[in-house]
Amino acid sequence: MEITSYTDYALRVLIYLARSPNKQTTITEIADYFNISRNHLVKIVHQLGSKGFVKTTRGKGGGLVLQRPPAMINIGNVVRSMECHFNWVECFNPTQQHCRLLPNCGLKHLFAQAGEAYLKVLDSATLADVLLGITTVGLNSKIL
Amino acid sequence: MEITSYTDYALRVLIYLARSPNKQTTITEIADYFNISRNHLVKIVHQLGSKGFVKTTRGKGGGLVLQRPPAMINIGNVVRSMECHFNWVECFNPTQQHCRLLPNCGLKHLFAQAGEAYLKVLDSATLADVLLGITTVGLNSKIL
DNA sequence: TAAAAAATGTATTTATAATACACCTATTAA
DNA sequence: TTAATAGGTGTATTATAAATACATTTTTTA
Ligand code: SF4
Ligand code: SF4
Repeated sequence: MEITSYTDYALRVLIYLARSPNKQTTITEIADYFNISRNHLVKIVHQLGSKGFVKTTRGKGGGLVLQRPPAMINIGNVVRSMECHFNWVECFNPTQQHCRLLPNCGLKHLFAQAGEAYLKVLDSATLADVLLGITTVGLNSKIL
Repeated sequence: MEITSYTDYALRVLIYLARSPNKQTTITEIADYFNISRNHLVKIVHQLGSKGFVKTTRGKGGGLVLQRPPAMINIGNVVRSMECHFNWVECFNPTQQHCRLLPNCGLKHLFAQAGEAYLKVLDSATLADVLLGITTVGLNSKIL
């Protein structure tokens, strides 16, 4: 039970950018800092760009900047955008509908609720909260 | 983001057994019913036995029975016993402590809370709840 | 003593995430 | 106008873990 590094790396990028405001940051700089695959990061950054979390600029002098202030970037939203699926159990996958307990399985409902509770916690925090290391979530949510 | 089939199969076994009380049920019967690997199930059942959820009996006429009534079997407890880890993100793995945001990463705390919320929902239901297809969890928790 | 059933250990297969590689496109400044 | 820099795209490969298969052993009862 673990999130993909794809999603975690995306969050690391946002944290790095938030800590380096008012400048263009390159993918290479971030990949070096975290000692992770630059090629992998290129695709993650591209998706962060297409989802509107970062603004990417090509060419000399280009790089990345956050598209919104950290307090306007919701963590749950980022995770939902980056993680490729939330099939909590097999039967959540539309292409795997052969469990004999379908369609009326109490377990499935329970896992749906558990998954919602998980995402609800992520929804309660912004990038700004995470930067401050706030453990009681939501404290920084109302800041612009 | 998906639980292993190992854990889901374990839960299916418990549901199957709860629906077939007062008799020995064989692994082969359950594997056939769900159309899943018998070899895989053997190991799952063995672990269910060693964790005290089922009683296994070898030899002719043997098989499985629930060791406790369904209302005494907590789903969260089963999932915690069967799923091999809950490393919500990389840094939860004790052997992977090389992220540069350690040890003070607000994200890590947030994921810890999300994971707790997830498991808390599973903790709120018993096998008896699941059998009844109860969506408002915990209703059947106080039944012996 | 033969059949039935679970237990154990190892090996193989499969699925997918992660990474690597090659090449393309856009931008800037010398 | 050209070289350098930066992200974009598509495909191929590698690594890892989960799932499955296989072989053999142990236990129990009819
Ligand atoms: S047992 Fe229930 S939760 Fe698991 S795959 Fe089947 S229908 Fe889904
Ligand atoms: S970014 Fe934070 S949550 Fe992610 S691996 Fe690093 S320390 Fe853990």
